Amino acid sequence: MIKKNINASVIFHIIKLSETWKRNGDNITQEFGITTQQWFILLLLVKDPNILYFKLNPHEKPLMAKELAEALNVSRANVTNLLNILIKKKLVAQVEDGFDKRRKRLSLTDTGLRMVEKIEKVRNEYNKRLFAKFSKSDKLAVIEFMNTCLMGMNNEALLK
Amino acid sequence: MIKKNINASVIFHIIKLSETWKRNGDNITQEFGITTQQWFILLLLVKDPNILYFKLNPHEKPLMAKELAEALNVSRANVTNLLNILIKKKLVAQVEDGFDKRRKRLSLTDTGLRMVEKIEKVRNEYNKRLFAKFSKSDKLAVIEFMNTCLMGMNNEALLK
DNA sequence: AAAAACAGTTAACTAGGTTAATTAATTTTT
DNA sequence: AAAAATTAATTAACCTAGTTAACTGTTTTT
Repeated sequence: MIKKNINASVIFHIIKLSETWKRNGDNITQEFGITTQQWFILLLLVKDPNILYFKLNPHEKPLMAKELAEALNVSRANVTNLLNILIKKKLVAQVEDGFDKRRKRLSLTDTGLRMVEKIEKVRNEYNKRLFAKFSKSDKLAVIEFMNTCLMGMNNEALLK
Repeated sequence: MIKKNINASVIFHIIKLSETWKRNGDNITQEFGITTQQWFILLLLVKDPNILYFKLNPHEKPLMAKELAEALNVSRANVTNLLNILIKKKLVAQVEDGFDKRRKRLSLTDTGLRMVEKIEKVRNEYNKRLFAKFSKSDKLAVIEFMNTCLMGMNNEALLK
């Protein structure tokens, strides 16, 4: 009933790869006692320059919860919950902003920093093997493809 | 602290695109009273040939819950839950297999079929606009890239 | 000084996922 | 042919991640 369609096929491939990578990511982060989503927050707090959010929104000061919500595209309430877990695990510290008492600046604890560094090694190894068969220009082409799609999607969202 | 790294960048782009597409997909399916995950099940039951699962596992007979779990890479218990929702919504029907009473074959109801057809139109329009800027060979290159990655990932999973 | 906007929290809820134990039907082994 | 193992599905108890709506305090705007 549904016909073969290259557009649909592209999307299913992208979703599949994303899910598989996340599932494998869970196996890695699990060994450190956190989830992939929690790890993403740690990466945001150390300002991993590979995260798309930072390409569009360069940041000097430590991030606030509001900005995490923006970067992850989730509600502020959800970020509060996620942060509570990370604070309880002593991976993240929250400090009141000196100039604006509404704001709380977030940073990694030493334990958090060391954890990110350890996971970083595993991640780099894993990705290296994953993309071993591709040249730099192959990868750049994929990034370019994704970027073009993402820009189109954002414009559409704005038109609503 | 974390350096720029093209591998990490590729992954973040893929995840971002996948998430954005799913979020937009939720907006569409919401209007039909279902979620994207529930819609995926409907697509599996009509055997959308673009789904990766069918490329590796061609199917003649109507699917069973066990196979849905395999295709979606989730537990059987979870599929039972998802199906219960779809059955309650009268989109899916379950029939005992005549030859093996343990098995239950799944199919769409007329309502379910009509819903898939309606969503299909919206999906095709959306994807068409999304990939408007790309040639067929651009798309094939991306599919090829993803396929190579996925094959590598599966092998790794098998080595465990 | 009052109103509006902002940052964050809490409470009550939903979707989607898990594992472990259970039931029932079919195969395999002995 | 009876016992044991496997298979398909379900149920119960639980977790993670997400939501919206109502609420506290601060800071800005008017």
